[in-house]
Amino acid sequence: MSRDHATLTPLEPQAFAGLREHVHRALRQVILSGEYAPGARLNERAIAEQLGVSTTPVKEALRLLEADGLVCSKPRSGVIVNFDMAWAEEMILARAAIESTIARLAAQRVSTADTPVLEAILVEMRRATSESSAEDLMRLNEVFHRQIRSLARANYLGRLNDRQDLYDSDARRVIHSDPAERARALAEHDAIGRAVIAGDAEAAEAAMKAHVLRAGETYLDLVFRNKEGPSS
Amino acid sequence: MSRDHATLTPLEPQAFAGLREHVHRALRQVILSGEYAPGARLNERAIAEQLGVSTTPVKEALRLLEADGLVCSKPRSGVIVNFDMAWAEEMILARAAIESTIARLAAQRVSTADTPVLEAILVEMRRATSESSAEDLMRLNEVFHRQIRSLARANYLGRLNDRQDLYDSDARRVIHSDPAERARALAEHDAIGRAVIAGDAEAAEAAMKAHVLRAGETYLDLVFRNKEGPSS
DNA sequence: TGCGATAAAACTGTATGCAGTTATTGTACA
DNA sequence: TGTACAATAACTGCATACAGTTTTATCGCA
Repeated sequence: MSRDHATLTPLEPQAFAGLREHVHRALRQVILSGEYAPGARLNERAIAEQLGVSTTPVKEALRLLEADGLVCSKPRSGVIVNFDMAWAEEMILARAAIESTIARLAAQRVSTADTPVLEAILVEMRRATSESSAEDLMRLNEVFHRQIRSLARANYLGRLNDRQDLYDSDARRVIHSDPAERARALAEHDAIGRAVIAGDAEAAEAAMKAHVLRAGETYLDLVFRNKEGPSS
Repeated sequence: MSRDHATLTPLEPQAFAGLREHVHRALRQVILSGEYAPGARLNERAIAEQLGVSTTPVKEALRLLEADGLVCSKPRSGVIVNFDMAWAEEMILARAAIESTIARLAAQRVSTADTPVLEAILVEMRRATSESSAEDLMRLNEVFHRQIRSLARANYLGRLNDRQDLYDSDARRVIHSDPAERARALAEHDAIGRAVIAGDAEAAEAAMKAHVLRAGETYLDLVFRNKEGPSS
């Protein structure tokens, strides 16, 4: 599968929650997929024109990106892209730190009533790993992590992690298509799930940290070190 | 010392880096000091008028705050304050997770050339703890943590932590005025510094995490549980 | 007196215009 | 040919104006 770069599409989704979010998501996708090289300057009016909107929502979207840390804005000069491999490495460390904290909370706060739903997700994941498509696995992955977050009652931490989501959908699809990666991820998810169910905070934190860090390495291999998986 | 609430001051600093940042900092301070209660709606035009600026920089500042997680904006209804004790508790957990990761990196990457400067800071802190003012201690605190961050070569992680700075200057001053707290902080900083110098990543991470979490409890006591320190 | 509907007021989201600053390009001089 | 300077062009930051939606207040009715 060739990872064709994302492009700025002018307002295709019918139901949008404000132009601001649309522009934000679009620019985010473009930056993370590598279309805009590190150091490239982002021209407000050009972006506004490409997307068919005014400069106002573009300004606001750029502020969001600035807060995300993906661009940095010099006072009167505009914003420049601020995303390279070193940046991605640190983002992965941050994800590991936050997500493992969430896992610890989940293990501390889990109740027996939560066990079946978590186990059901794990069963579903095991089935999908050998039988189903990458899209299904991506969805289940999302569901799993979101369930952990829910058990942890982690609102701020959850939002924080959402803002550090550096995996674009193309990369995710490629990764989830590799059988070896699927097996590794399953084993790790299983370890995390069992630790949470057992209420073992230490184990849950350690397992989640290991999982995020290893998955991050896989991502770095794919996107920055150009080592595509064997099945891609 | 009475912790008088911050108020919206219209443009006092002559040298400012854009009205946007000014408004952002002002609103941030006001929210963190508790002037605006959780759930309160923020009126763009009222803020703009109070600060003597247009609504445009206010809008952008609100987007920054939204990304900081201090407010959440409903599509056509405006933004409401989103900061209470539970939120602060999670922010402290996040700080502990990120800052301890930075400490681990610092211990891994420290070189013998870095030892004297770190030791000098610790010496300075020891002296200031018994002799000097709260302001000096606050400044040294900043220097210490920033030095650790520098050793760790943590750029993204550092920025991330800046975004989670929930201690307003009033609270900081009160905390750093309490002799017991000063002693505790000194011992912890010493443990962190020694672990980093020794290159002991595990110890540095653990020490930093313990420090941030304990200091966070002190903050929560002061701001949300209304237990002021004995010397305030 | 309580509830529902309608109308008015207010507020956000978006667009556009202008001023100040920065970056770039062209030219003159060494 | 390389460098410094100046003028032009472009871009950001800020202000203001307008349209659509939400909220609220008032009036009628049960």
